[in-house]
Amino acid sequence: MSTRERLVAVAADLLQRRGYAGVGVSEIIEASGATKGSMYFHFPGGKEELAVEALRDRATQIARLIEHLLSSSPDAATAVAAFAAVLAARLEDSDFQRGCALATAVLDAGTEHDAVRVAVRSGYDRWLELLEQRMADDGVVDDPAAEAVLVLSALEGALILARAQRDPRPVHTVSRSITSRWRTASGTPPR
Amino acid sequence: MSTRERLVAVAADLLQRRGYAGVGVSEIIEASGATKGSMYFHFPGGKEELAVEALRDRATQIARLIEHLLSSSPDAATAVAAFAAVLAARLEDSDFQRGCALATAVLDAGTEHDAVRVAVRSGYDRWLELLEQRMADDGVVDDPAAEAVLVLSALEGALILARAQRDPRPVHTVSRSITSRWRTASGTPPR
DNA sequence: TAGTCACTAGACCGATCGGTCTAGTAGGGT
DNA sequence: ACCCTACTAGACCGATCGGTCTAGTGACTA
Repeated sequence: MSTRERLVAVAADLLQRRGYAGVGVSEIIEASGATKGSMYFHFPGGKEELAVEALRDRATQIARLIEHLLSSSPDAATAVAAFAAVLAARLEDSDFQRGCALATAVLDAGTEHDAVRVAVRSGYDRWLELLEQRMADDGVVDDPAAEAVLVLSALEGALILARAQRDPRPVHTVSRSITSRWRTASGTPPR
Repeated sequence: MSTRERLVAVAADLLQRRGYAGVGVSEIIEASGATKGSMYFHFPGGKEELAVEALRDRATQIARLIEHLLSSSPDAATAVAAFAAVLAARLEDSDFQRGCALATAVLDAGTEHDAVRVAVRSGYDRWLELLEQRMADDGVVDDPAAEAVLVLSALEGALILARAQRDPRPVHTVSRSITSRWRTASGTPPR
């Protein structure tokens, strides 16, 4: 793993746990075993450029996970439930520290660092596109675009609730609430 | 308005816009026209104590708004739609800076400052209780507790999406998606 | 062997961080 | 007049912030 890759991976992890302002450059450097010289060589734009790269990386990882779950599930509802389960497990396994890196970053850097906001936005857009596409294909809801927004919003919000409560149940709860509507609508009997 | 009150109000506003780590104590002091001496007299616990107080204050304000909307609306669905409209308007009017103070704070301080997380949690709990109570009274959903979690999660998540996209539509979208289910259900007598 | 290029090392910088501490000041009670 | 209490003012502290800059280092090429 190259120095650049380690920097991006460590930055993504810390960003996810404590946000943009909450993580120092020197902390990222120390945790990744790099030096300032290396970092500012690979990311001349400094902390902001590194953060943008880390968020792009995380967004891609999650997009791949969504793609995998969607393609390996019989319907969108099953995939969303599986996605929720993965998110909840990751949160719980990290002692309720790892929520959504994009949400954490945009809330505390979106105002002052527009590049961060744009990176988050394009990450969300990719996820929404995947969800919308599959729901449109399944024909299980009237307005796939609106439903994709609902799914993503509810999961993001539930992750925050879960973090505040130190309890993963909100994530499962919203997943069940939303997808149960599809199962009945699609004629599939509820679990 | 006392010095203490000004400190709390300013802290709440800045916390809402840029999170815990993103706001400096000296910035709060300057914006509220106080001095360090005053601040550490009123809040011996420093930044964390002030933040907790600010979050409690914000949580109470929102709780009052929810109470008002619930009591002045014919049904829960109308109240939730009105609530979403208020949140979306506040976000847009602040150039997409004012999301939910609780969410912003817990994501970037919840890990390191447990008192902040606890304050956020109790704020959320109060809001959930109000929503759950009214939905139970209305009898429009099977599981009022789960539905309250869905409403709050979806709105919180939609606020984040809206902030990332600089577009308030996600907030209205999720509100419509969720409450439309109730409106149809509200035509039928409660079980 | 000398030169080039991609990258690393880390001392150093001014600014700002959260927090402490001493010296006040204003107002009410006696 | 005196003091006491509540509060304010702001200089000051060490630590850390993000960022810059010079001096390498090692591999590859001419």
